[in-house]
Amino acid sequence: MHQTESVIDSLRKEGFRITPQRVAIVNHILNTESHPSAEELHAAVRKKHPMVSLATVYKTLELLKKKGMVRELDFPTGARYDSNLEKHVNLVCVKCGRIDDMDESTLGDLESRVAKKARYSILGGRFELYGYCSQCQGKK
Amino acid sequence: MHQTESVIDSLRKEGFRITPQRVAIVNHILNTESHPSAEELHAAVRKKHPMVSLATVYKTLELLKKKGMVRELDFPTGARYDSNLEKHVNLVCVKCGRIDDMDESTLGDLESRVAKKARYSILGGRFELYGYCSQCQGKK
DNA sequence: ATCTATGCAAACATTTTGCAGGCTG
DNA sequence: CAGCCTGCAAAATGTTTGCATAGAT
Repeated sequence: MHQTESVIDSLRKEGFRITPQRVAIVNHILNTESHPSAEELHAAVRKKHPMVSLATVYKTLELLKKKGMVRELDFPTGARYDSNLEKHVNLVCVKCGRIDDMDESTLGDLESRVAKKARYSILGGRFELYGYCSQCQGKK
Repeated sequence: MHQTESVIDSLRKEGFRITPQRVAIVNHILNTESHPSAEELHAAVRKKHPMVSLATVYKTLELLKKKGMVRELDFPTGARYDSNLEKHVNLVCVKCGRIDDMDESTLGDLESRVAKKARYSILGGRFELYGYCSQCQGKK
């Protein structure tokens, strides 16, 4: 709830203007478990702040991405946005569409092993597994 | 070079028609190390077969995806296609854009650990790491 | 001869951009 | 009050679809 404050503060410190739109968007993306698309985020933000355009949502997401405050996940159905900045594994249910997270420890030392083997210096990663979640198993 | 034959054969056996376009597209995607976009694939195929439309490339890719012969990777810049069907890790160089593969063994038992923990039945996955490849390090 | 696959163009969906006016700092 | 930010609409991508015809079986 108040991590919104700290994100807003750091934007302010960098000289970006703090508008009601930005506050609303930041607040929503930080406080949702789901991984909303731009449209979904727009719709959600509009419930409280009808005066937010989709273009502004995109522009704000772009800003937050550059600042490393949200990450973009590209799916065949379009981009989704995620504020969980720690490395994690996304579990995507192909039946109901829910996306679950698992924390970083799940990955073990994968990153360092790969970096060494391939001689890459790693900046970030994306890990997804597709399947049926516990509730959707059996009802294919 | 002749895995093209076996893919074509299995399409033939399933009753799909074998057109020069399909052969050309299958041949290209199986015999490239790169992970081409639909446009790139179209351009490449056209060099030998000028009579191939982009729509046909998309339709053929759709067919091959359904048959499990290629996989689609969705990047912010658009979809890319990959014929390496074994599970593997994609290494994306953020500087020069090259995409390298690492084989499945890199993943260890990640999948089974996750499946157990989250009670998902896993169908497939996607693993990517972003960073600087060995040639691009230092020249940021 | 049959019926699928192709090619074209139009339709679509998503994301980006240009610009005039409004609001933050 | 200077200039960044917004909202609108138009534009730019990337992908899909409908339909008439060519072509594989």
